[in-house]
Amino acid sequence: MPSESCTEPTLTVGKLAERSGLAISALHFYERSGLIHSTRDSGNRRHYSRDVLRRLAFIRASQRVGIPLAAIKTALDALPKRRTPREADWFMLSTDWRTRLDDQIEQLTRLREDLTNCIGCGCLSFARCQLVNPGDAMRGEGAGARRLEPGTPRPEPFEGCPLNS
Amino acid sequence: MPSESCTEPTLTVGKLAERSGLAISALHFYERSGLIHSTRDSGNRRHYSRDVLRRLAFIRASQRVGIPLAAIKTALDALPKRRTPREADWFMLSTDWRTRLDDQIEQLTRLREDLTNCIGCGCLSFARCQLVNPGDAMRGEGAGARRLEPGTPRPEPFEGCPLNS
DNA sequence: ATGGAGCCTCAACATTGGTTGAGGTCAAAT
DNA sequence: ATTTGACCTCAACCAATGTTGAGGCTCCAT
Repeated sequence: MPSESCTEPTLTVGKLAERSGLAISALHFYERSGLIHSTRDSGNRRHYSRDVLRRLAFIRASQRVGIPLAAIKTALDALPKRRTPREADWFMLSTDWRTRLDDQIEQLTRLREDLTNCIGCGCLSFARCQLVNPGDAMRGEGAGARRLEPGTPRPEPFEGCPLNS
Repeated sequence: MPSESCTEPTLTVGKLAERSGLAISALHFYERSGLIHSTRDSGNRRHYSRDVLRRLAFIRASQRVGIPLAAIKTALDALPKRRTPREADWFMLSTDWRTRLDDQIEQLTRLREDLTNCIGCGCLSFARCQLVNPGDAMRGEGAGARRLEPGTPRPEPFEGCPLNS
């Protein structure tokens, strides 16, 4: 610890790595990326306050949900800067994230159904398949899957299926 | 089409891009990576047989489930080479994938619970939280998330919880 | 026979999320 | 006093998944 009097105890980068399970290089990287912050002691060593552990937990959790670091940073930037974030602050973030999770679970569930109906049944067609078509939040109107001809009547079930032609 | 007599009609790369919704550059890339194959005509142009559409569908679907191309290639390599894959062939692959999907959905669901219990309750600790601990099958050993060390003793429950210290 | 569309190759670049290594500093322990 | 371990910076690199651009064919229609 830095030799100061009545301060919150801090963690060196090595300790933080140990406690968080992250590599030191990752911590450096997060700091470079503005996801966490440190103070330096007289010897230029980093010191982290304990709430960084919670930030890291949040970062890891978010990554597991597939959120890119840039978005995580944006979320973290919304935390109060002048005081240590409280339970309520984290709660707000996590609520937001849970919404994402809900969406993602729903997507995957639909995907699973489609997989059963679509690949499973042997009719994996670009024309009808959710699996294969950018469901919703995918690429803009432009590049999506095309239907066969503009004005072609909707393919009958199984019409146009590679299996059946 | 290449001026051959009684052959299956083929798709040029442009057509395939149009039908699949993928960029030509991506198709080239997939071919370089061994995920799809083409024949060349007298002018060195690529021609794809129609079942490539299905391969692409499978590739896209798999990617949406988060499977890396290398793994997709491995799966596709298991398809019979001497004949056009049949429904049963695709069925086997899709069954495998559905298992992955099941796992993934379960993970996310657990994650959501944890998010409620763990971040939400204000006790986001490295020691106990599924969210924060590398549950199981995360990214390959390579550049991804690191787990502590093989054999590092787990931190004590509640010890080190930012809230409690 | 000429223009343009469509295609070819190959190399370089982009992005995300980090890791690795070289070369140097600092403080505590022997 | 020296050694050791932890730490510092900076630049280079890695892997996955493509995209972009330069430079050059080839085929079809006019």
